[in-house]
Amino acid sequence: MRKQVLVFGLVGGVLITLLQWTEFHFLVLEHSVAIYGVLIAILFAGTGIWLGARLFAPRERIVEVAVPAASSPEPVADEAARERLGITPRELEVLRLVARGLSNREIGETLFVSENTVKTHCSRAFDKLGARRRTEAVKRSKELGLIG
Amino acid sequence: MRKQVLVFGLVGGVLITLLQWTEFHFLVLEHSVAIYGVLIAILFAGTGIWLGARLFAPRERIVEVAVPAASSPEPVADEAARERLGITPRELEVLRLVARGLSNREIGETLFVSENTVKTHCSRAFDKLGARRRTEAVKRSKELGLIG
DNA sequence: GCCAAAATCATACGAAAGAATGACGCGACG
DNA sequence: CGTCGCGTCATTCTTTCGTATGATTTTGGC
Repeated sequence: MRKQVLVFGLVGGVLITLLQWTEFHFLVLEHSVAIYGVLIAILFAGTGIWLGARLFAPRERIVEVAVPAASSPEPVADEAARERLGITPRELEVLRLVARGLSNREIGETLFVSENTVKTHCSRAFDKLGARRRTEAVKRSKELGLIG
Repeated sequence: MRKQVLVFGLVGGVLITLLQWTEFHFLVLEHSVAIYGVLIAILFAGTGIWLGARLFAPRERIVEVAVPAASSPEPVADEAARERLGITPRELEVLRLVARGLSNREIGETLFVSENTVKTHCSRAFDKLGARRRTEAVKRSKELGLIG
C-alpha cells in the first residue's frame, strides 16, 4: 500500500510539473507547439495505459483447466485436512504440481513465481506433511486426501 | 488518507521546485528543450507501458476444477504393461519403492544392493517410462498400472 | 491504521538425484 | 563356445532438491 501511494503521488507530481512546464514554454517556443502536442499525446497515451491497466486489469485471472471429470466420491475433501495440517492454499497448489512430476523450475513457470519461492513452499509443505522428499510428500498427500 | 495527501503535496512541491530549477537551465540551454521533452516523454511512455504491462501481467492462477480420471478398474495389470515397455522385474521393484517415497540409499538398503545400482535401475526405468524425474516416473507408473 | 498470516524472493550450502560411461559375473540359448 | 539380456557396481560430473535464514510485500481482519 505504501509503495502504491508513493508511486501515485510521484506520478501525479510529475504530471503537474510537466503541465506547468509545457504551459510556460508554449509561450516562449510557440513554434514547437506540434512537438509538445506529440509529447502530451504520448504522455497521455502512457497515462491512459496506466489507468486502463489499473482500472480494468483483472487483478487475477482464473484459468480453469478443465478436465473430463468423473467426480467419484468427493471432489473436494481436502479443505478439512488442509486446514488441519496448516497447509496454505498456495502450498497445496505447489503440492499438486509436484505430484504431477514437475520440477521446481517448471512449477515456478507455471505459477509465475521464482524457483526459490517454489522451494520455500515445498519445504514448508514437506515439513507440515512430515515428508523429507517430494516423492514422500506426494504419497502422504494422496493418503490424506489432499490431492486427487 | 491524510498522510497520502500530505505525501502528494510534498512530492508535488518538491517537483515544482525542481521545475523552477530546470526552467532556469532551460533558459540557458533552450535549444535542447526538445531533447528534454523527448526524454521525458519517452520516460513517461515507458513508465506507463511498464505499469500497464505489470498490471496486465498474466497473473493467473491455475485452478483445478476437477480431477478426473476415470482410472481403469484393474488393480494389477502390470505384467502386460511391464513387458510391453521392456521394464525388467528389478526395475519395477525399484519403481515401487521410489513410489513409496524412499531415497536411493534407502532403496539400496532395502534390496541389499548399492546405491549406484539403484541409480542405474532408476535411470533405465525412467528412460523406458519417458520420465525425467522420479515424481514423474511415479505418476506414469500409476497411470500405466505398473504399480498400485 | 495496525497486526498477523501468506506469499514472495534471495543467497548460500550440503545432500540427493540423474546422466554418461565402462566394467564384470551369470544364466540362457543357438 | 559365444553373445545377449540382466543385474550388479564404480566413477565423474552436472543438475536438482532441500534446508536455513532473513527480508520484503500483500492481504485480510480487527
